Formats: sequence, C-alpha cells, structure tokens
Amino acid sequence: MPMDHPPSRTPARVKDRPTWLISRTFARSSGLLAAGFESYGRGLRSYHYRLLAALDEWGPASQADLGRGTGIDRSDVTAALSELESLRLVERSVDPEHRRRNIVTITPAGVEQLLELDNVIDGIQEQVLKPLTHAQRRQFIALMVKLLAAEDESSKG
Amino acid sequence: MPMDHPPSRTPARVKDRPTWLISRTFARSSGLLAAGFESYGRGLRSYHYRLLAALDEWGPASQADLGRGTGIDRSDVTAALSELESLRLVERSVDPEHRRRNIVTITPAGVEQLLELDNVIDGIQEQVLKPLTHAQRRQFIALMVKLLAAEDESSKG
DNA sequence: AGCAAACGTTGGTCACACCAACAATTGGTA
DNA sequence: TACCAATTGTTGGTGTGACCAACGTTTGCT
Repeated sequence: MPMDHPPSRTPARVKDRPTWLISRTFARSSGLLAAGFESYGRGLRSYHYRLLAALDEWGPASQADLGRGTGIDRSDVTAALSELESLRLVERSVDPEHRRRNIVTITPAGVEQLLELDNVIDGIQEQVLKPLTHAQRRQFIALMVKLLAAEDESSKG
Repeated sequence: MPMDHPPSRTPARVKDRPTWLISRTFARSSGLLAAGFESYGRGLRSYHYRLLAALDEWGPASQADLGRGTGIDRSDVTAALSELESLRLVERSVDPEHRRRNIVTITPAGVEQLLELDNVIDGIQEQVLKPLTHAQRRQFIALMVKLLAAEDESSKG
C-alpha cells in the first residue's frame, strides 16, 4: 500500500492559496447559514431571504426590478416568489399600469418572518467570526469590502 | 410604479454582513477560477486539480484514501478519476494485495497538466488579491487561516 | 402598423457538495 | 473455520446557487 501514512487533509500546493482559503471560509459560512435556515427558516433559503429583505426595504416592486436589484436571475425570482406566495409571506398582483408586470408586496407575516431570519443570521455572523478578535473582525470585513469595491469599479468601467 | 429610483444592488441589511461579503468574495474568486479552468484546463475543474495535486504529492493511492485526503466524496472521486483516466492523466489498477481497491497513479502527462494548471491558478491568486497591498494580502490570508484553524480545532475536539 | 424590447413563466444546465444502495472483498471475532 | 460487519468502488440521486433558452403576452417606439 503506497500511502503508508495518513495524508494531510489538503495537498500542500492547494492549502495555502488564497482562492482555496476563500472557498473553505465560504464553505464554513454557508454551512452555518444552511443549518440556520434549516432550523428556523421553514424551508426558506438565501434567495427567499434576499427577496424579503429587498421588499421590506424598497417597498412593492416588480419581479424584474427585484431581480435586477438583488442580482437574482429572473427565473429564480419567479420560483422563489411562488414559494413565498404559497407561504403567504408575499402577495403578487398585476400592475394595472403595465399589464406585463406583477407588483410584489411583502405581507405582515412576511415582515415577521424576515425579522426572525434577521436574528438567526445575526447569530451566525457571530459564529462565523468567533475565532477572531473584534479588531480582527473589523479588519477582515474591511479587506473584503476593499476587494469587492475594486470589482465594482472595474465592472462599472 | 412604486420603485421610482433604481435600488442599490443589495438590500442594506444584507450587504454589510460578513457572510454576504464572504459569499461575494467567493463568487468573484470562483468566477475567475472557472474562467481560468475553461481557458486552459481542457474541461478540468477543481475536483480534477485537487486529485492530481494529491497524487503528485502523495504518490499512488487508493480512491478511498484520495477521497479522505482531499475531502471529496467517494462518488465524486470515482467520477473525476474516470474523466482523468479517459484523458490519460491518471491510471487505475486493481491493488493485488487488496482486490477491492484500485491504486491510482498520476501519469507523466498528468504531471505536466498539473504544472500548467498551477501556473494558471497562481495567476488567478494575483487577480483575486489585486486590490490589496502586499501587507493587506498577508493580513487577509492570516485571518482566514485563523478562522479555519479554529474550525479544525473544534472538529477534532 | 409593425417590430423590438420587456416581462414572467417554464424548462434546462453547470459546479460543488452530499447521500443511498448495491455487490464484491477483506478483516476480525466467536 | 465460518460468519458477519466494515470497506471499497460504482451507480444513481438530491440540494443550492448561479446561469441560460424559449415562449406568449404586453408595451413603447419609429
């Protein structure tokens, strides 16, 4: 048997690379989020949460605007809204001024669910960042913001 | 039309959260990796690369050990190795001492492909981290390492 | 009036991650 | 030695997030 000692978890060439570290950090983060959604989210997932958040913050909106505003693909907006509607967390009606469009509105139950999810998700931020000091947390966040701001600049260019 | 101004890309409650920032950072990182693999990788993806890296570093190994060593599920190890084998980047033979097992070996062509991919992936580290100074890069990496090391501790606990 | 664009819906794919079931082989124990 | 549980590799499946194509209907512009 050629492998006569247990290998390290990750080949050395892979494990120190930033792209790998980012992916493992994301895996941990999304794993905790998925667990949180599963425990408290009544089958809701990230897409649902983002759409509820958008509706609460921006007010009634068309599906196309929701898609553009959240970055979620149109077909996924449709699918997630159908699920939210069946849970009575949103309502959809045809826009009388533009009959091609639906106007989507969050319901009071939707607002309530959003606040619950906020709490869950806030707790998960704590969990994800637990190993870091408060200063390190601010640092980590600032670095990611910088990474992403540069991308925003280049995509607007 | 209720939304009479273009909303920001992301609802405010979402956009400053570490889990969101991590996911966008990952999306950017994996997008660049996917583009790199597509341009230079002959249809190979992350799983393939990780398996080639493991074989090059650890030497011939059983599939089960490869799966344990890289964290890739058994069925995905099988699928990826089948693809690598069909490209003649690895060879598989039955272990004569343990006829339930295959021994997987990287081929010279596999080593060559791995080195090419190394170059591509190294370039992508540069791209991903481009907005940060060198000191910030070291910082970012150290923070992620700390986050992940704590997880390693808790999963060994 | 005609045509292109927009909208929402339906259907599809991909990558990564994970799980279930099965047949064959091996190792350990009674 | 026989039996049974564990291991191995294969085949098949699901979920999430992300993305794309095609279609019929409605709207806006020339």
